[in-house]
Amino acid sequence: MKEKFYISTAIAYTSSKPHIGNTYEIVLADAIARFKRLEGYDVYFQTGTDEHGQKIEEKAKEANINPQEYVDKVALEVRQIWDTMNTSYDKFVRTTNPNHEKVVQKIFKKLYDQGDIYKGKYEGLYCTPCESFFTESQLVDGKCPDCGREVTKASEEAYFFKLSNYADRLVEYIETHPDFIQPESRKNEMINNFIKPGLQDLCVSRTSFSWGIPVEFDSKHVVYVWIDALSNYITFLGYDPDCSSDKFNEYWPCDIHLIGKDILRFHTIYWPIMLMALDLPLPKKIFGHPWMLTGTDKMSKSKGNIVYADDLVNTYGVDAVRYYMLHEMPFANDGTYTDELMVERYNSDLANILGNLVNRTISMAKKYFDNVVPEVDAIEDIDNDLKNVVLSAKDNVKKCMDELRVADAIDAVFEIFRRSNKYIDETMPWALAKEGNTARLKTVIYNLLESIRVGAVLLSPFLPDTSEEIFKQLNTKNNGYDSIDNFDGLDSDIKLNDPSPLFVRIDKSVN
RNA sequence: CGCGGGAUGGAGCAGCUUGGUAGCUCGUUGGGCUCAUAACCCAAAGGUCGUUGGUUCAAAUCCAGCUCCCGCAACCA
Repeated sequence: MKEKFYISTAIAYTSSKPHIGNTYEIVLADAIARFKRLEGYDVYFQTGTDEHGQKIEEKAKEANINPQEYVDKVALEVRQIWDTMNTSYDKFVRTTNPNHEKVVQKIFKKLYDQGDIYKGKYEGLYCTPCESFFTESQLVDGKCPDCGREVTKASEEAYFFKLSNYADRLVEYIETHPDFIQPESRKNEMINNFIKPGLQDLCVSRTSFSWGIPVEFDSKHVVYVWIDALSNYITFLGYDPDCSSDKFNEYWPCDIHLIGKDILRFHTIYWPIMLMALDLPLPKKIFGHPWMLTGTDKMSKSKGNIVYADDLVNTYGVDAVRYYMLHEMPFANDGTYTDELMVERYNSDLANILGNLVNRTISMAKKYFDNVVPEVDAIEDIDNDLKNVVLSAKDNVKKCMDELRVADAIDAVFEIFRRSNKYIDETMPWALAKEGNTARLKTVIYNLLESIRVGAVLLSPFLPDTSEEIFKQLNTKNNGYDSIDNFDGLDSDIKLNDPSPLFVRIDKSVN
């Protein structure tokens, strides 16, 4: 029986097309999910879209279509980008799904019935033209941040979630589960800033707009984002307050909620408390990843610096963009995207180190052995270091991935390719050919081909297409995780396919 | 005194928990090689590790002050 592994991304808000910062998250999740599958886990990978709320209602109005049509359009765009990025999600969920809506209503009712949710008044600063509430800290110069006009104190009837009931239990859980909030620096931020000063009750319904899930027993209210959006992680698995599905029981609790650092608070405070109130186990890990910026700025429409993943894919290809996202993002600090760096990474890592290695190796196999994988015939001491590097890569990659250090994991894979290039210089196959040392030449070429095969196996979670293309050129199907424990996974006498460049170098002057 | 993170050769980062020759990738310079996508391999130059002070035989690493940058600051997806 395979061990299960449930990973989720945050659901994307369907107010507009996601940029590369949003896209980074799904790619990161995909790399983790693919690696876990490679390791043999029964992986369930869920992503999707958050489709309710005032902003969407407004956007739809602007576009002169109804909200459902609007979110249908954006959800499709989101899904297309996810697919363009070659992400292997198992389920794409949408919060306008009728069953989700029904279960959210049940959850809301249950929490109300057991006294966790109560009816009260929401007080805040209200901008009448914008029809929205703001907090003190959101105001710009004491005025509405959207339109710059005066705001007035106002209140509306609303339902509240009594978070304070669960604060002690939450702190205890966080303290006794050091891996729960990652990176760890965020943990203190949450405890010191929010929990310790005392949790305010959370407003969980709205009456100021209608594009949301109606509160079953009080129809002028709609369920506000938290209970609606967060519960996607359980509703689509088949959670039901009355009778949950087998699938839910099998996969919950989630192993990793992958989210942006901006919504860490919702996932480390509100969500666990909701689950406690529902008497469900808490997720094992919440990882708040850093942001991908363009240049030094946060991406925003007003700055005009938004970059979309699908545009980059058109220019550089999907695996190059995946490589950039996965390799250039630090573990805890924000990363940046620039075209210059993209081209540099593409040329030096993908084209030179990896692509050229595969190309020169297979070219030699073609030239010297007519494309046939030679047999190992004459081992020398110098081969051992290559083998050690290649065989230890698996453990190194696993170690990095267990800590979610994806960039380091990729480096660990590339160690294989770097070492292999060096091995070519050390052994000088062309010299062996010239002096007629066929036995040794066979061994050297075999070692190189096998090193590349091992590298391709470990590369598959990160650059799936490239990995597949390497296997195609090697003409082997032996690509399992177990196949790289020994240095003999490539059968001799296989007829290789002709070499063809994996990544064609980009002329820097173009950019 | 709101909370937290960061400041390391030209660029981007690691090292700091458990003090002890400052490491990696890119770039630069010189050399080697010619199987390969002007790719590959080797070597060198380049850092008083933000600043001041303290602890110590010894500090990038521990402690205190200061400067600059950044995130969060509660209902904003």
